[in-house]
Amino acid sequence: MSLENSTHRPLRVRATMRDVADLSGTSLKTVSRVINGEENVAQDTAEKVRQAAERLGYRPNFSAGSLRRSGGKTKTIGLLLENIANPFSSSLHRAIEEIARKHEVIVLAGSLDEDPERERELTEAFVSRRVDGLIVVPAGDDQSYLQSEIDSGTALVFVDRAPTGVAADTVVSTNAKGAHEATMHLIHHGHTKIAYLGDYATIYTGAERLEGYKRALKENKIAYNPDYVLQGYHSPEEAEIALRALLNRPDRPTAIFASQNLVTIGALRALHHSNLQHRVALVGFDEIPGADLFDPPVTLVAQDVLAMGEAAANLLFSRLNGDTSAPKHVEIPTTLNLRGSGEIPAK
Amino acid sequence: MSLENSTHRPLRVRATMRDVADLSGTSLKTVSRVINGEENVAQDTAEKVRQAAERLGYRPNFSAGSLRRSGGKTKTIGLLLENIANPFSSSLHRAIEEIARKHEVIVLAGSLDEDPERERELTEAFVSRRVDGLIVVPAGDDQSYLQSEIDSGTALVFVDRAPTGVAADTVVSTNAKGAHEATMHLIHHGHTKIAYLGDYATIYTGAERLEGYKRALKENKIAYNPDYVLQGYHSPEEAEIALRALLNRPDRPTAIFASQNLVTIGALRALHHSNLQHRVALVGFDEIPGADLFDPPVTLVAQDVLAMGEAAANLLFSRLNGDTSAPKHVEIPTTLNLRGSGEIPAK
DNA sequence: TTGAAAGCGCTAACAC
DNA sequence: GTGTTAGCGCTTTCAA
Repeated sequence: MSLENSTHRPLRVRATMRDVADLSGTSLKTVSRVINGEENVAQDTAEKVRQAAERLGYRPNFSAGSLRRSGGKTKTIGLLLENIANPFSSSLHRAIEEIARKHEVIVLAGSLDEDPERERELTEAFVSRRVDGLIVVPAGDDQSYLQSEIDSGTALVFVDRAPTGVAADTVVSTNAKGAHEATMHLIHHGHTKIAYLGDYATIYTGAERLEGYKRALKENKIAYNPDYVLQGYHSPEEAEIALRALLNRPDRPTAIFASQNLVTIGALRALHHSNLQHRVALVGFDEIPGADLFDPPVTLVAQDVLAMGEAAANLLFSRLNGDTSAPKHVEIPTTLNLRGSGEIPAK
Repeated sequence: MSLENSTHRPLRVRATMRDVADLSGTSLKTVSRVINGEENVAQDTAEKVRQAAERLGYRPNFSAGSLRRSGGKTKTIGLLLENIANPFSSSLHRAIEEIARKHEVIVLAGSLDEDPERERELTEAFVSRRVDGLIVVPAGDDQSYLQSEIDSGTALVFVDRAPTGVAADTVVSTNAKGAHEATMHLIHHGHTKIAYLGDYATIYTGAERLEGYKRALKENKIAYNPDYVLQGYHSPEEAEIALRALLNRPDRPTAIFASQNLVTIGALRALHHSNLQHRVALVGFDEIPGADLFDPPVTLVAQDVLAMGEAAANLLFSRLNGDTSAPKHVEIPTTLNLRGSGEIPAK
C-alpha cells in the first residue's frame, strides 16, 4: 500500500507503447500485438512486454487507436435523457447500460431538461467525441439537424418520444392507449368529472396521453371540459399548486388522470393537503417506486422501461452491426396496475 | 425536411479539416484557426472556411485534437456508481453533471452492482478513453490499484464511501452520526427492541451506520441483540422476506432502523403485509421520493445528495485545475425528517 | 495573416 | 515471429 504520492501531482507522464517497447527491448508493433492479444508472438517475448507494461503502469490509449483502426469505432455511445435523476430516465439508462455492456461499449449520458438548445449542444459534444451511436429522448420539436449525423454514419435511435424532421428507429410506449385505458377505468367507476393533469403541452408523450384521455371521454359521450385540463407543470410543486386550485372549486373533479410521474406526486400532495385522497380517484401514468405503500396505494399505468431501453439499445447495436433496413418503430405496451387510488367510485 | 437517406447507410465518410481546407481553398491550419476561434484570420477567409465546413457537415474530432493538444484534456470524466437506477446514485449523478457542465465537461457513467471486478473493468474502460478524472463510489475493499492512475495524472475523488489502500479526496455523509440520531429518536419514543436492517455488511456506509446504531444502544444501556441485526439484503424483496420472518417471532422488535433506501421499501412492505405499519416504528436512512405520501409517512434520515455531488465534483475540478494540496475528507451532514413512522411509540 | 512540417499514440500494410 | 513505415485528424512549432 503506497500512500506517499497522494497529492495528485503526476509522478510521471503516462507511458506509451513506445516506452514499453524500449523497456522490453522490442518494437512498437510487437507491443501492440501483445496488448491486443494477437497471435504470432513468442511466449517469452510476450512475457517481457507484459512485464515492462506492468512496471510502467501502461494503459492503452483506446481513443488514439480508434483514430487509425479500421471501422474507427470508439465503443462509446451517447444517451440524451430528459433528466438523469428522474426514475424513468435512470431506469432507461440502466437498461441501455446493460445491453451496451454486453457489447463492451460504455455510455455517455446527459440531461436536457426540455431545452432544445441543450439537446443540440450535448449532441455536438458527444459527436465531437465520435460516439458510435446516439440514443435520444428528444427535447425540441425539430430533430432534422441530426440527419447529417446519420449521413455521416452515427447510429441514431429515439426513445420515449418520436422525433420530428428525421426518420430513424424509434421506441415509444403505447401512450395514447395507456391513457385511454386509464381514463376508461375511471369512467367505469362512475366518473364523468375527470381532470387531466399534465407536463408541458408540447411534449410528445403528453400530447399522446391527452389524446387517449380525450378519446375515452368522447367514446363515452362525456363532454370535454377544458377547465379540467391542466397542463404545463414540470415539477411536483407546480402540479400540486395547480391541482389545489382546481380542488377548491365547487365543481371540482371526482377523478384525476395524472399524465407523468412527477405530476402524479404533485397531485397526490394536493389531494392529501385537502384530505381528499380517499374521496377523489387518481390514476397516474408511469410507475413510482413504492406506489403500493402510498396512502392510498396508487393505481398507475406502468411503462415497461426495461423493455424500452433494451429495444432502443438493441436497435442501435444492430445498426452498428450493419443493419441498413428501413427505420423501425416499436411500441412497448403499458400495463394498468390497480392498487386502490384508481378504484375510488364517484360520489 | 429530407427523409430520403434514412437507412443508416453512411452517405459519405465524415469530413475532416483537410476536406474543409480543400473545399475552401485554404490550408489545414487556417481551418483549425477558424474552428477554434483563434485570432488573426481575415474576415472573408474565415467566412469561406465556415461555409465549406457547413456544406460538408464538418464536425471537429475533439478526441483527435486531445492527442496533440498541450495538456491533452479530453473534457470527459468518468463516474462509477453503485447502480445508476437507484435514486441515490442518479441524484448524485445529476449533481455532478451540473458542475461538469459548467466546465464544459461531459460524463461517462456506469453501474458497479457491488462487484469489485466490475469496478476495475469500468475504471480501465474509462482510463483507456483517457478521462480527465474519475469520481468513484467504490464497490470493492481495495482501491490501491488506483494509485497508478493518480500517479499518471488522472484526478480521483471518492464519494459516498471511503476508499481502502489509497489516499484521495473523499466526500461522505455523516453516516454514523445520522444512524445514531435515528436510533436515539426511536429510543426517545420508548423503544428498546430496535431491529437493524441493512445491506451487505461489507459496505462502508452500512458499517458506519451499524456503528451509529450500536453506539446509541450502548449509550442508553440497551443490550445489543444480534438477533435483531439483519444484514445482507440488497433489494426490497430480500429485505422484506427477512423482516417478515423477524416480525413473526414472539419477541418481535417494536421499532426498525432500515439503513438504506431499498431496504426501507422492503421493510415497509413487510410491515404492511403483517398490518403492523401503524404499530411498529420505522426510521430509514436515505430519502425516498414521495415518502410524505406513504402510509404512514416515513421518517427518514436525509442525505444531502446534491451537496455530496457538488462537493465531489468541485474537488475533482480543483485538482484538474492544479490543486496539489493534501487529500481532503469532507463530511456532509444528514437531516432527520420526522413524518410519522418514526414517532410511533413503543406499546 | 497564412501555411508547411512534425508528431500525439496508436493500427494497417507490408516487409523481412 | 518481428519490425518498419505510413498515416488516422488534429495541434504545435516555426517559417514565410
